[in-house]
Amino acid sequence: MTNLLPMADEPAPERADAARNRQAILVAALELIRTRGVDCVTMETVASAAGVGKGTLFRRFGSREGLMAAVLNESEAAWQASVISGPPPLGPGAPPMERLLAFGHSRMRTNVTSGALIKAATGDSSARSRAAASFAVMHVRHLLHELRVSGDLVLLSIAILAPLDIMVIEQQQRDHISLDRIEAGWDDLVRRVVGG
Amino acid sequence: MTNLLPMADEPAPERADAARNRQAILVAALELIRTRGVDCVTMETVASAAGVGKGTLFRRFGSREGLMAAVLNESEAAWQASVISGPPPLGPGAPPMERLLAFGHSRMRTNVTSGALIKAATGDSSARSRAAASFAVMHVRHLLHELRVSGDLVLLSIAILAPLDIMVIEQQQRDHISLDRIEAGWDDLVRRVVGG
DNA sequence: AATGAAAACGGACCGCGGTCCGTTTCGCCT
DNA sequence: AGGCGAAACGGACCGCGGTCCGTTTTCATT
Repeated sequence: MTNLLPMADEPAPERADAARNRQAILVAALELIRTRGVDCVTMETVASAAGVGKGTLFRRFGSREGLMAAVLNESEAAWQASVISGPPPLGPGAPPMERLLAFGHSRMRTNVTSGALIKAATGDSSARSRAAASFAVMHVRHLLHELRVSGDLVLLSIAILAPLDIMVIEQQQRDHISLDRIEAGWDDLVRRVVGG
Repeated sequence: MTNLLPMADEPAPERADAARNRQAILVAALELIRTRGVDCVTMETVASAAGVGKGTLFRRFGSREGLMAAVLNESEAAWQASVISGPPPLGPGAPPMERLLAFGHSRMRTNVTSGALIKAATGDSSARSRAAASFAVMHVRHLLHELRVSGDLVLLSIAILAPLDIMVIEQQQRDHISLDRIEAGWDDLVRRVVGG
């Protein structure tokens, strides 16, 4: 007999070799990205560096985009943790407005810093962008609520977050707009949206 | 003797065969896109449909993205014309606020309609997105100025335009948010930014 | 320990975007 | 006209993302 407690639907009883390979792939990918830069890392390179076949990469991660998303996830999770339970003003404990501004600044700088990886992980319908965006919207919506903002908070959150997108930021940088100015502009936007 | 009036730096004295081929390519590409959909149009297909070699495509347009941008440009130019000199409320003649709202609605619907082509034409550092975005920012900035909005108008324009981006819109549609709701949310955003 | 089926593996294979370079065409100038 | 340098052409070629399917590994059961 198996499975004394057939708990709900456990997503995936992953086989041992699969787990081992997955870890090896992620480690190899991270290292290669660090040394060569995202754009110079090919799936075949990662595969041979991890000591697996190319097919395995695609089996586990679906696409190059998926692999990059998995790599990105590790740092992203840490960032989300610091938003949820880190020190103020990013984490809880500061007034909502300060938290909101800190959140935007942090998100913006993070986007710039790991822009290449984020772009490599963000495609047309990437599962990654759904999850990441969802978290950000959730958080901003919550802060707007605490600030007693009224209206369609989900849409306002999306509107507030949109200018922080890497593509948008990079476009502005190409036009010689400094990060500080972008940041100040975003603060202004937020104050207008929140009102008062 | 040539060139009696050596006007500034004319960009490119294009050769006759080059012009002919360029036209043939654009026509063929447009037709193929219409019938098969953007994603099923390969460079080789376009080349043979236009009766030229693949190398010619890349010579004239630099990349697939560039070709798509050129195709998109034709409709985009028409749209820009209707903004600049078409009937109100999109064109001149209506009060600035009405024009601004009409502009956003029109841009949003256009983005949704030709989303696939826009995405195919918009890459990491596409010349296209620079030009198109530049026009939009210019126009919104102008309207904000007429509305007596104070602040960093360029950044405010960018912030207002960001939520209209196809990627953002499609993300919301995936989350089952209707276009009407998105539109209403955007109107709300604009009113908050403009103030009063 | 033996066994058998499900799951994972891996590398040959494909299609497409993009490059390269020898060949062809154009159009200016005598 | 016809010759000449520059520009455009075109298709063979390359690298990479992604797929496919025959082979190997794992692990639950006996």
